[in-house]
Amino acid sequence: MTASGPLLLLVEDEPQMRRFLRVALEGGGYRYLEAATGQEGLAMAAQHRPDLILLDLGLPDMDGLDLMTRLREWARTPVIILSARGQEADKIGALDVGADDYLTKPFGTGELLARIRVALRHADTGDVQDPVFSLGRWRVDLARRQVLVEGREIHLTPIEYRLFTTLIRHAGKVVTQRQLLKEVWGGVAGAQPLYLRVYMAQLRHKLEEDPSRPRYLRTEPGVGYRLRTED
Amino acid sequence: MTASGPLLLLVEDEPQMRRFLRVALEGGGYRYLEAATGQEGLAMAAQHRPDLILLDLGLPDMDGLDLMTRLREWARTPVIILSARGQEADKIGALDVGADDYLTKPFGTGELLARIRVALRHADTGDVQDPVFSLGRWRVDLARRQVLVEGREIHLTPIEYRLFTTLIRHAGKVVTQRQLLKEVWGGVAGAQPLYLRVYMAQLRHKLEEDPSRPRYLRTEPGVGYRLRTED
DNA sequence: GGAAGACGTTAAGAAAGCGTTAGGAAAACT
DNA sequence: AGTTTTCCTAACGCTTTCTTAACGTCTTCC
Repeated sequence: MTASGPLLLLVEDEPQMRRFLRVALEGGGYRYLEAATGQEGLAMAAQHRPDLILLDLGLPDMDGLDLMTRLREWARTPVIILSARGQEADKIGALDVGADDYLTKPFGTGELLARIRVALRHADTGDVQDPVFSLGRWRVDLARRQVLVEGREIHLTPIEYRLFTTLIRHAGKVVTQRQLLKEVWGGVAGAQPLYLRVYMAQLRHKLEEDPSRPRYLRTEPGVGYRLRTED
Repeated sequence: MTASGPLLLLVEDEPQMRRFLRVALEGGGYRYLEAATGQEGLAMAAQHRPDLILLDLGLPDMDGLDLMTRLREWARTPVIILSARGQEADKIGALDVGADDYLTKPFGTGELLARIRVALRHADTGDVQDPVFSLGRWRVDLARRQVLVEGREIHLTPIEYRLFTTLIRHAGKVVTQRQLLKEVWGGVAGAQPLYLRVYMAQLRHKLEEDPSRPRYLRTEPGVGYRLRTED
């Protein structure tokens, strides 16, 4: 399971503001890089190609608008300006040299994150690939609830699908019978280990190349089952 | 590309604010349309396809966020929210349902124009989103609310259409019964899975070549339905 | 090497879910 | 107000899915 989130670049010199932003960005689940000067910011933008840049206008070494201009010579990375100055002329200037948004301090983390989402949404190229779990001949698109074996779509019943995805969630690890019964049948009293045998057999028939000698859907005798991920 | 500039749609009920905006937009050299209510705004958006929408949240006839949501079902026209409410929660809500910017009154004409420029910049650098969904023999013009099957126009009732476009919006993915009921019937208490069966049958009769063996409008037993996009 | 426990396999009946039809109620339109 | 369209609802039969039982196979341990 791949697909790490967007990468943000934070260009900000004041330590206090940096701390605030760190908390905000981490709260939003973003990865981020930090630069304390304009020079450094430009260099990091070039090197790491972040998905979005948060730029403080009050940098010590260069004017924020200059930085914007230089950046726009080669990149269209969305930029959100953070500034203590709320004068209309400042905003207009920044937006017109290519900034995508302008936030005046102080601002809330919620609004910041919402505006980051907007900017990233714009940058979206359109078709977003769903996270896909793949293993051997299998491709499982959890968002689509779709299982492909060598490109062919395989239909799984609700219980089969829940059982399979439960194993996927714990891929590589042994899942005990008790746990599987609980997660798939949802704590219903009547759930018996026999069910697991029946449905594991069905899964193997639908998914394994040689169901009688399963390669991935392995039994751990006396304990439970596990989805083998290595070879 | 014609000689005239971008067309803006202004959805605003207060006469005073309208006068202010007229002056601002004319100063910026824009053509614009005006609507005083949400209904009117949606209709004009569909008919005239403006390049950008300025939307006041405090409309008399419908909630501004509802309007956003309805609009985003078929169009990605940039929307700038104008609001007297500056609460962070309001901003976050509006931005997350698809607004592109949020301006709190009072604001200056200069900043408004600058933010309009930013929004329009996004629209033309980015991909022009095709408001037509096509699949197999089907062509669905989401803006015109028109469904063609092999070029023939097929009439769908409101519920049929909402059900169909909901599936289109999640094309390829399984949409659970619960979710469909919520999105189509709008969280009304009485909505039952039976409704889905009835309307899916009607959709299949109107759209599928062989309604008894549907190719695209697929059932996922025990889960929901999905619009199959591949083969 | 045999017995016991654990697991795999198959099939069939039961249950749940789904498709279909139609008629009356409600809403929209004229 | 009358007409037409749309929506809701119930009933019935069909299909899919789940459950359950019986039996075969494998492993382990004495």
